[in-house]
Amino acid sequence: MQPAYQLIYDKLFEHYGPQSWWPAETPFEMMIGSILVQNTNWRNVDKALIKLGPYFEPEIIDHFPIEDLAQLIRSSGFYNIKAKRIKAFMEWFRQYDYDTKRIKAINNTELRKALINIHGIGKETADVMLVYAFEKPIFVVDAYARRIFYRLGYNMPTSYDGFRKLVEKELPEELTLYNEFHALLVEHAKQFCRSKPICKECPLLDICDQRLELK
DNA sequence: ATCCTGGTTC
DNA sequence: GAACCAGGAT
Repeated sequence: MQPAYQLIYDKLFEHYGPQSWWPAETPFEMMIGSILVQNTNWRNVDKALIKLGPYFEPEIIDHFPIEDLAQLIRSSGFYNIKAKRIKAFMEWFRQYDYDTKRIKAINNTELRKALINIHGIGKETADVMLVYAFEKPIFVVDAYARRIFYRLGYNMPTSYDGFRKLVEKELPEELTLYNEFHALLVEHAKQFCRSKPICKECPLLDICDQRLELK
């Protein structure tokens, strides 16, 4: 029998097509974006990224005054903490001469630990970086994945890693699959599975518990 | 004009 | 369990 998670993926992929994430020019931009997008939507992050544009070099960001950095990223919300988080990340990134290739050589589990160890980077942000900057196959657990799986009727673990491992257990270790899966879940949460869901014409309706509650 | 959404730290 | 914030929805 076909694993349920694979089925969800297939249906989402069929409906939305390939997402080809992350929307960033470089791994560095991707990683900064992942810190900025904590607790906000991409709109707000994009504005911040545009303001950062003229200074978007690791060396410059690393040595930028933190107050000025905070002002530039204001639109992303929580700008004071996020400025600190970016600084903490830069300190770590500097140790590798801002060279993503060098970091990529670190094995999966060690790198995940190292990222989580950076102040301001938790499991979700670490995993997003692992998938989209370092090309490691990992399932990203976020508020959208939790909401969608919950509504579908799955009894998922509350813990981050419990949730993640349960999904990973049934899926092949393919980067593209995990890259697309997270992107597809985000897209689906925005288009149909919002806080106030639009169930009519939902591509997952036939496998969703919610359909039973529709009039 | 108030309410809601969204990760991590302390 | 509170604190950190802007921007969109209601």
